[in-house]
Amino acid sequence: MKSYHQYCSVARALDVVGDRWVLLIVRELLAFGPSRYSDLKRGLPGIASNLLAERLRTMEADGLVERRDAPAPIGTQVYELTERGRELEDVLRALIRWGVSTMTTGPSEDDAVQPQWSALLAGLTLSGRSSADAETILGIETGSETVRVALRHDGFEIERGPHAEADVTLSGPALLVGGLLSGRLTITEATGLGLEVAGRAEVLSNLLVDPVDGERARTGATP
Amino acid sequence: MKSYHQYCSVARALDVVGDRWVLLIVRELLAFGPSRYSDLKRGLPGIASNLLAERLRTMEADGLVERRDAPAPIGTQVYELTERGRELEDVLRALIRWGVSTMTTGPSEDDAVQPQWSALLAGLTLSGRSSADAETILGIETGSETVRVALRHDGFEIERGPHAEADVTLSGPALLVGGLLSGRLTITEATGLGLEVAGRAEVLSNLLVDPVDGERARTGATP
DNA sequence: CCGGATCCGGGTTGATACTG
DNA sequence: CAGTATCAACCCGGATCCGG
Repeated sequence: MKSYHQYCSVARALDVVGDRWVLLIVRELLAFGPSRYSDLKRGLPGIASNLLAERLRTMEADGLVERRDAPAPIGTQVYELTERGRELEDVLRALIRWGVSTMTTGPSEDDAVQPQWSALLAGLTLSGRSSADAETILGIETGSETVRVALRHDGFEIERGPHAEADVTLSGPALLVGGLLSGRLTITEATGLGLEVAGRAEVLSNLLVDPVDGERARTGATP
Repeated sequence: MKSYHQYCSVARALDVVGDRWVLLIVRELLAFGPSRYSDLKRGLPGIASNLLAERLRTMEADGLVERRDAPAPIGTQVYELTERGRELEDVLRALIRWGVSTMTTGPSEDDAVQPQWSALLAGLTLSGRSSADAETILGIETGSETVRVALRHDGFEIERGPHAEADVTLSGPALLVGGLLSGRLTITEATGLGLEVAGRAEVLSNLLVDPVDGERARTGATP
């Protein structure tokens, strides 16, 4: 895409991340960490392979990602966010917060659904709520796939599959998972609508406590 | 632009604001408030007039802007952000913070420079630092134009021209104005490099105090 | 399978010109 | 002032192909 040629921080930022797909590539790398080309493609349904290749090249030139030789079991290379790329976390958090407030309806027929997108919502908005060195493992199952999120006070980590057993697992429509994680729904509201909560539910309600004012999340007891 | 067809809050947000120019139109409306078509065009050098018209139509359909009959002196209509449009403030703040950290060099030859872009940086990152009902008027002069920003504890307002006298006025290269406002430069560093500070300089150093940790901004006394 | 490269049709963008 | 109209160039997405 062409530069806006405006000496403005917004325009400069968009010169780099305003291209189609770029912020979604950042989303995937922020969720899973270092990823292979095919992993990225899997998390970006709809992208053309030439575009993914070209975007990765541009992003590397712009200092957002680095290409590295894979650490151990894989015989290929992986893409990884640079420090500068990770600093886009705030941009993504803002976009998530804005976007989630519009998602009051379920996915349309041709919408892809992948659980890491809800997991990233959890990671970016809920991490830092556990006590200092406690860790909460949250399982998320939407659209026939599963991920687990480890929420720590200083960050989060997302993996595909239910590798480690979770403290608590959410399964059901992405609308309900997102509604609960974003605070739009209470636990009883969400379970009433069909969300399944397995495991230690009190861990979940602790997570949804808003630490800003110390108030307990609405659990449905007092609507 | 086509939808990503991903049931993800980031993708949903980008479905609406990911089109070229959209966030820059929001930037102008956030800076100046209700604006006429030609005001917008002026603040968006490089945009084709058909694109501006089409974007405004789409943004209206998406509930980001409203078209209103102008209040008093103007015989035409103005565009105004809706509540939902104003909620993009956090997205713009994040983009500004990310983008400004890369602007360590001045504008290139074909970059447009307009003072409201620095003013918005000030408005979005510095407002809320004055005491409860105090108001600080900051003048900004870059690239042969002038704006003034009124910084209040609960928001800000930007106007073109030096209508009201400012408490303190910055004039000089946009690089230095932005460097100072973003905290990358101290006052003495910026003035040493050619920035002119007119008026009550202590108002400026008060603004640059970081209220998070209560620490005083580096004024150059202790580098 | 993985990591792309190539080709192609159609849609989008942006410059210019024009109009009520 | 507030937009349309037109058109060339470019970008996007889908499909296909190809070397490890």
